[in-house]
Amino acid sequence: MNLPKRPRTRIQARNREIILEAALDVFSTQGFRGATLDQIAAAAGLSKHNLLYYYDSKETMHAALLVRLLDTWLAPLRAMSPQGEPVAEILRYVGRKLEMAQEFPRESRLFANEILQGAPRMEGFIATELRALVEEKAALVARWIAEGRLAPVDPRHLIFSIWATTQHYADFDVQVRLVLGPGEDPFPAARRHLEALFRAALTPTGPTTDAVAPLAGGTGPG
Amino acid sequence: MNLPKRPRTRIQARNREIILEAALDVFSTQGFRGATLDQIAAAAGLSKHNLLYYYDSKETMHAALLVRLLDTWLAPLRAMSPQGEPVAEILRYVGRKLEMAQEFPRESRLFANEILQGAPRMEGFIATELRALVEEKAALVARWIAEGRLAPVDPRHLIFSIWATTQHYADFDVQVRLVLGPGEDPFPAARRHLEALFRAALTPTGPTTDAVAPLAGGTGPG
DNA sequence: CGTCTTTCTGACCATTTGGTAAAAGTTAAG
DNA sequence: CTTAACTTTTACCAAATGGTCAGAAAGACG
Repeated sequence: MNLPKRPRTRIQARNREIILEAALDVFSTQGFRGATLDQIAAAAGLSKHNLLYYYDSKETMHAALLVRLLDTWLAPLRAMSPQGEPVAEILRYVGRKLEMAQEFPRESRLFANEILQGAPRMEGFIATELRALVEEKAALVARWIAEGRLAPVDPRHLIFSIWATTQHYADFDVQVRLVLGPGEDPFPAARRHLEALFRAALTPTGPTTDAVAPLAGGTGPG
Repeated sequence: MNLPKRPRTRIQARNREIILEAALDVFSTQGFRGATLDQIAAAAGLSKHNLLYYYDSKETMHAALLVRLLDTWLAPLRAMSPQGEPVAEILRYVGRKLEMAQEFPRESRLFANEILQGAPRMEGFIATELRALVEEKAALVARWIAEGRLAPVDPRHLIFSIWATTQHYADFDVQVRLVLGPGEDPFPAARRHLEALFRAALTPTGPTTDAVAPLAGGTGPG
């Protein structure tokens, strides 16, 4: 009938892509409620009715964006591996997240908008998939700490801090640039700063210099 | 005429307050465009027409909220003083910001929404007042570092990190609670975690262990 | 009590917005 | 060239939304 679900033609694939691109622009800055089909249509260079030919509704468009987002959003955290050296592994995660903030700021803002609105369309995902992933990686961090290869930190709040600091450069990009002044690229300095910040907090030899000897016997002072 | 600007009666003061309260609820979760007068009216328990008696327009309401917000928003950063001990001073700032995230999450979200939308109503403020304040405090931090009383950090990005990590607990409250699981209050752990995080990054004795001996009267174990 | 001001409501409105239905135009296979 | 599927436009629409205006209610006050 009206809506072939899978793209069968080039035109279809192309226009769906164009529409999602435009929708991302608008949704990410206006939020779901604030965005209008007319704005998206204008951004896509198509007529409003044409959008509705490719996507049943505003909701459908938004949902399509979220699906695509979650697809890649968790990749960096998933990539945190038990194999590597703990500090390096976490710093690599920070670096990847920052790169994503730089490369996909709109996606980050789309996510932020969704959470600010109370996560009505993502509660399920967050409470299950995301939560499980955090739990898994937090356990890994906890293990590293127990082994003395990482300074003691709250694993889950460490993850929150990484999310917060890196996504800040996407979500609050305007503010960051206005505060730094025109023409200054925030990212190189951000990269150095965040690496130093988390390295300092994570390097085991630092703050509490005891009980770090790779055990084999009791941990406490005899 | 229709609009006595300054509240002259109790009813007026009271209703204006009720309306702003309700508007804060709605604007902070829906953003400016996403919010409707009907929603605000419902939240306030007044009729839409009644709102428009007290505030000329939706814009006026929003503007009133922003003014009030900025009034108190910068207080914590302003309070960072050259007098105190550097690390303690910054940690106190972190603590205050986190308290604000806990006490005034809606205000934080209102601000976040505004920035996400490209800060159309606050560019001026950010580029002038906020920027100047950050510049001032960054200079203070830089001085502390030069004096060896603080580990070397990028002062402005340090401030960004503090904003990001503390406001995260307001703006992403839903996510934080869903990830942590029901019934767990994020704030006590957040407080401990952030203090440790920034202490580690700021304490001069840490990473680069030189030129830090607490001169004149050491605080270390005697 | 009667008047004046402040507060609130009901009727109304233009515009915007998300969405339908159907016709018209386009493409591509047979 | 025909025909059938795909794409786009035209014409509508109901509901929502921000806002106006006149009048009614309710206080305040001499």
